[in-house]
Amino acid sequence: MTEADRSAADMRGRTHSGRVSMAMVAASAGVSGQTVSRVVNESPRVDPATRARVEAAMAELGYRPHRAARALRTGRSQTIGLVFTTLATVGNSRMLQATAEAAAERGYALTLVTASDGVAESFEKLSLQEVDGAIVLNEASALMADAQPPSGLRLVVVDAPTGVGFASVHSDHAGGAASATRYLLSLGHKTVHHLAGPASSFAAAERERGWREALNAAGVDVPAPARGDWGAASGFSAGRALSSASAVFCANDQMALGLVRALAERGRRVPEDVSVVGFDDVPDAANYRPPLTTIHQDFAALAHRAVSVLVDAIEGAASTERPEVVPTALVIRASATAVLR
Amino acid sequence: MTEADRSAADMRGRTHSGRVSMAMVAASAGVSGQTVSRVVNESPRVDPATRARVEAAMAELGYRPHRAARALRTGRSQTIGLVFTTLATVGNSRMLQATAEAAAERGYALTLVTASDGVAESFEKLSLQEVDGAIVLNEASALMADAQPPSGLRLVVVDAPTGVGFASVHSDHAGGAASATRYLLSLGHKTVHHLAGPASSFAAAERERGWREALNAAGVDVPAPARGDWGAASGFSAGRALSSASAVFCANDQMALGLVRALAERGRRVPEDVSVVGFDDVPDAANYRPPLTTIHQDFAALAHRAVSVLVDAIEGAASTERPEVVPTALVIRASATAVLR
DNA sequence: TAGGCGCGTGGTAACGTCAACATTCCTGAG
DNA sequence: CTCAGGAATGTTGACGTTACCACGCGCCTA
Repeated sequence: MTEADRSAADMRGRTHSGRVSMAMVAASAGVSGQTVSRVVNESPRVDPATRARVEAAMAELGYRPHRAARALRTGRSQTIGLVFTTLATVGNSRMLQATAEAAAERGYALTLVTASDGVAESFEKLSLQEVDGAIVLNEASALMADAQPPSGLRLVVVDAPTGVGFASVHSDHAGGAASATRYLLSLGHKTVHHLAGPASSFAAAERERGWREALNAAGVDVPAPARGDWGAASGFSAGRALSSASAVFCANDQMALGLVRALAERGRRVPEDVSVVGFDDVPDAANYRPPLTTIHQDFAALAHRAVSVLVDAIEGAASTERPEVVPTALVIRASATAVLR
Repeated sequence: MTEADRSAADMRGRTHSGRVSMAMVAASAGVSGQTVSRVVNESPRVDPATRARVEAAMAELGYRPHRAARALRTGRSQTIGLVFTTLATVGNSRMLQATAEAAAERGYALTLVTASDGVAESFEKLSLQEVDGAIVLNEASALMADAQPPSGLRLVVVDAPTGVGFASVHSDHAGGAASATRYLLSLGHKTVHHLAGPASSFAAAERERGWREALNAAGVDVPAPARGDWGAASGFSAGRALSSASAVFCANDQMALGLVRALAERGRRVPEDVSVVGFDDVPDAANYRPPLTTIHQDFAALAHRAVSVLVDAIEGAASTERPEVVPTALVIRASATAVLR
């Protein structure tokens, strides 16, 4: 023990790189490097006393496992990638933050890959990054449809149709949309117009489907939907087409924001003249004018599942998360009201 | 050549790991591994013909350098970290996206570190991640003030005071605030109230300073500022204190959003009764009601500088970016107007 | 009491790369 | 014609880790 201590001290604790290696810990604790490795990796095959001694040495020396060395040896980088096209949509931002936290919980680093340059480029970046797997956010998922991901790269796509060759996870867009539509109908509106998201988006398609089905179920007319690009400006543009509606379900909050402004400019008040419901429940929605009734998405749960599914796949465990669709909820504020008769 | 080709083919192109290594490329091109390394690293000491042959072999085999192996050997991970507390403030989201793009341009991967658990925790995560350096976003920067970063970890802090031991980069908060204030004064308002950001934030302090100095320069009264936390809800709460103001400069757009709603609830119209100017120019601001006059921040430029400064430091180059403060600009929309006399 | 088995542990090699040094070949000056 | 010197390329080993196998010990079973 004393001898081991001395020999560790002789090494001055550091190599030229200033790094504490496993070998130093081993020398200090008087065991082999292999045993240190077992302690670090929580192998059960270590005597408790030995384990304690090694842990003490690690603490004293300030040992940190070297990710790169481990990655080289094991072929696993303990890193997952997050692919997205933009953070301009608030939903994506929230999803990103939630994903960062969920990944950290599972002991994985999260690296960012922007998909602005198309799929091929993204896959290129992903393989360069040597991630163990990746989570692809909704907007980018449309791009993924055709391109075959490099074999061996685990993918979980958020807000993509299930069962298309990669794992997917999504919010209950259709259910949320249906409940928004039913809510509006229950307020006495004869029908509900829809400001949809971009045609390429699965989430947008699902929300549109939920709206359509709710309308059909109620036996009311299905007006042609307007279409935007998720941005507030596109919601504003849709104001013209929607100015005579009495109820509008918007595919996201930001478009609702623009729509409400457009309506106001035309002298149509919300909710007195037009009822509006959004989707996402972004943090600002409660402070829109009027406070926006909307569908809440649980991004934390969504991110958690995406990471779970991905990490389970990476680590070879059977995915325990079952139906991979996370519930949404109507939150009633002040932008929709009963029609006056 | 033919022989080299055959021997490469004999290896079936892959090891058990399915990875193409330098050695395979070397065998295929009939050169040593070292020469391949030189080609990959763009060393000038390679015969053009040889270089071409190696490049052809790399392309044919689909060679990708192994980041982990390189990191192990060189001690550099070619990765930078991004530390942030939250993405709920839209400014942070935009900064993050811009940073991801800037880092990619420089050939660095960007990994996310949330700082929700305090500084020590963040530094811990950073060293575990083995990043070559890190960019710290404003909210987190206050936390950094006291804690000493681990030696050898390069840091660039965004929106922190300059010259405090680490590099920093920031927008011209004070200048932007002053120009917002002067604009409001020029509209005929007797004075300008201020809805400030959290006291712990450098950006908030700078904006407050700019506002104060502009008021002093004009020789008008400096009312006590209200204070929020960047969120729209806190802007709404500030409505009570600010309801009798004729002009308000808000430290960010989201608080302005909440404030406008609070004002509306009190029967004070914007801009007819109260003029409001924000800060950040978030994408939604043009669709607030009324469209918000605000100070535009150039997040792309800010991110670009932060990455430049950091990467230059990592690579040992003298930082060429000089004053590290990026200009802001007043964008006039409809939330502020001349006072009626 | 001999054989076997599981436990805790150690030794060795290899993951893919690059720095340092070594080697070969060619050019041109003396 | 010889030899210094530089350019192009090759050889060796190490970065820190873990997989695989081997070893010795105590205990159980036949």
